[in-house]
This record gives sequence, C-alpha cells and structure tokens, in this order.
Amino acid sequence: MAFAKDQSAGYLANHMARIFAHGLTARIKPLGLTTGTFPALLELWETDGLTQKQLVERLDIEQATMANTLARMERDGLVVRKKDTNDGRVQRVWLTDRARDLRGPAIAAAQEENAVRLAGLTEDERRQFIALLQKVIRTKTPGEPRDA
Amino acid sequence: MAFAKDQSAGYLANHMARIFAHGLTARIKPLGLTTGTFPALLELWETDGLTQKQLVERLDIEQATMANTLARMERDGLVVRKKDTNDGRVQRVWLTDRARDLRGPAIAAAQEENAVRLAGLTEDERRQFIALLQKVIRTKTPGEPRDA
DNA sequence: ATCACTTGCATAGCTTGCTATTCAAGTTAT
DNA sequence: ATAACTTGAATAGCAAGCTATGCAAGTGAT
Repeated sequence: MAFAKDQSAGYLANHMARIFAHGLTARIKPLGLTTGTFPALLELWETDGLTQKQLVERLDIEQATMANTLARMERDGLVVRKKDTNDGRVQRVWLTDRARDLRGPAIAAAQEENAVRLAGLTEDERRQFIALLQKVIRTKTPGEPRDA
Repeated sequence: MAFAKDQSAGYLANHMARIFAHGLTARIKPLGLTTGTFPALLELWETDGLTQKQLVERLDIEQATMANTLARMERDGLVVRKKDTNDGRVQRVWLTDRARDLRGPAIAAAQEENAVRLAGLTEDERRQFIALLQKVIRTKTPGEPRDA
C-alpha cells in the first residue's frame, strides 16, 4: 500500500500552512506581531471589547489556546483584559492604542503574503482555490462534529 | 480596508491544517502515534536507515524540529538512532519492529482522514484541489527562497 | 601537524496549538 | 438560604513548529 505524501490533502495542508505562517511571521515581525495574535486582532479591530468566549466562538480556537494567546497579547501591550461589571466571570478584551494603530500595516502585510503566495495561480484558480478551502473546512465529519 | 478572514488563503490554510491535524490525531492515537512523527515514518517506511540530514531534506522541516521529533520517536520506541561508522557526525535512523508493524494501520488512518475530509468534493474537485495545493506549495517567492 | 572552515546534530528558548483539570462567579431548585 | 449545577476563564502539561547558538567530527590548506 503506497502512500504518496504529495497526493495527501492533509500532508499538503500542513505544509502549506507552515509556508504561509513562515511568510507572515517575517512580514509582521517588524510590527512586533506574531501570527497567533492575528485572528484575535482581526475580530477586535472589527468589534472592540469582545469577551474571550465570543472570540473563541468566532475563531474555532480552543478556549485554553485563546486564554494563552490573550495573555501574551496583554504582556506585549496589545490588549487589556477587564472584568465585565455585570458578570464577574467574563473577561472583556480591549485593544490598546498601539494595537489599533497596527491595523493598517498588519492587514497590508497579510494581503501581501497572500498575493505573493498565490502569484502562481490565475485569477480563476485563486477563486476556485479559496472556494475549495472553504468547502473542505465547512465539511462536517460524522465522528467529530465541528461547528455544531 | 476590510479584511475578510474567510477569503484569506493564509487564514484558511491554517484553519484547514488544524482540522486535518485534529482528525488525524484522533485516528492514530489508538496506535500510539502523533502527527509529528508521520512524515518521518513515511520516509523511513520507504527507506530505512536514512540520516537525519536526509530526512530534513525530504520533508521541508527544520533540522532542529527533526532532531526533537526523532528524540520523541526514540523515547516512544519507534526508532533507534545509531552513529554512522564512517562518519561520526552522522546519525542514522532505524525503525523498530513496532514502527514497521504500524505502517499498514497508520497509512489506512491517514487515508480515511483524507477521504472523510474531502467527502464534500466531487472527484474532479479533489483532483483540482490537490493540484492547486501542490502549485501553491511549489510557488517560490522572491524574498524567502524555499526549496532552492 | 595545526589552524581554520564546514557539516551534522543537539540544545535553549520561544510560539501556537491541543486536552484535561481547576476555580470562581452565576443560576436554579428545593 | 443553601446545595447542586452551569458557565467563563485560568492553569498544567504536552506536541510540533521555529530561530539562534553551541559543539564535536571531518576536511583542507599551509
């Protein structure tokens, strides 16, 4: 039973993700950002003051991962966490001025990375590719329900 | 400047890779395997006794990552590392009987995971998708040469 | 033979992800 | 009001990546 890794979607998925991450890491390093913070920042740039729970729901990231990421972000002066006044369990996450200022350059960096990495595809292929990625991600498997 | 994360190839790449990893993790856990060992095992099942250097070259993984992965694999009884007799710097990596026996079930698990995750695509879409993944991975960017 | 260079691995230290567990704050039922 | 449950977040501990650095074994030039 042969297994050609370069025909395996999972193998290729991992490889491609590492390549993207590597590129984005380099591009946002000058901004003092790392890749893990990006998803949270995108949500907060859209809607500041979300709770940790809301971030987890919007990003398909585990709660513990989010908690750690936010802790690093707070350490690095990107956000401040404040207890909700109505519900003492809830942590609301607020962007610092610094994080707000990074929005433009950070998004530009991500778009550049995407553009460069997809430069080998035609416009049509790019649309196809994005559509297929979305489709695979949305596919629910019986055993392990995602996005239930 | 809006940034729709679900239109971003990099974002989707990361998300999809996490989904695949999650699925494969579950499938191979009963075998006592983890995802990080998979690439190395694939190469060694093909050619036992490769050097660490050769593994690194074949897998587009950093040397340090490979060293750590092999250390875990040795700890878990999947491989044995032995110094090359001709060149004292070289570590050759040899599969244990246990690792050899795992080939069938492990590959089956990976194939199942791929099949399930791509179940939402037609046969044609699957081919397209794999081809596009390969193309993106092979695309060289000016700044950071891969695969030079 | 020795000194400088190269090569192959290992180690240190970090991020990003996960599961499992714990803890405190709220809610509900009695 | 209290006991039991639920809910939001934090913590512990691990895997799998990475960069940077160190170190021992080989190679080459003088």
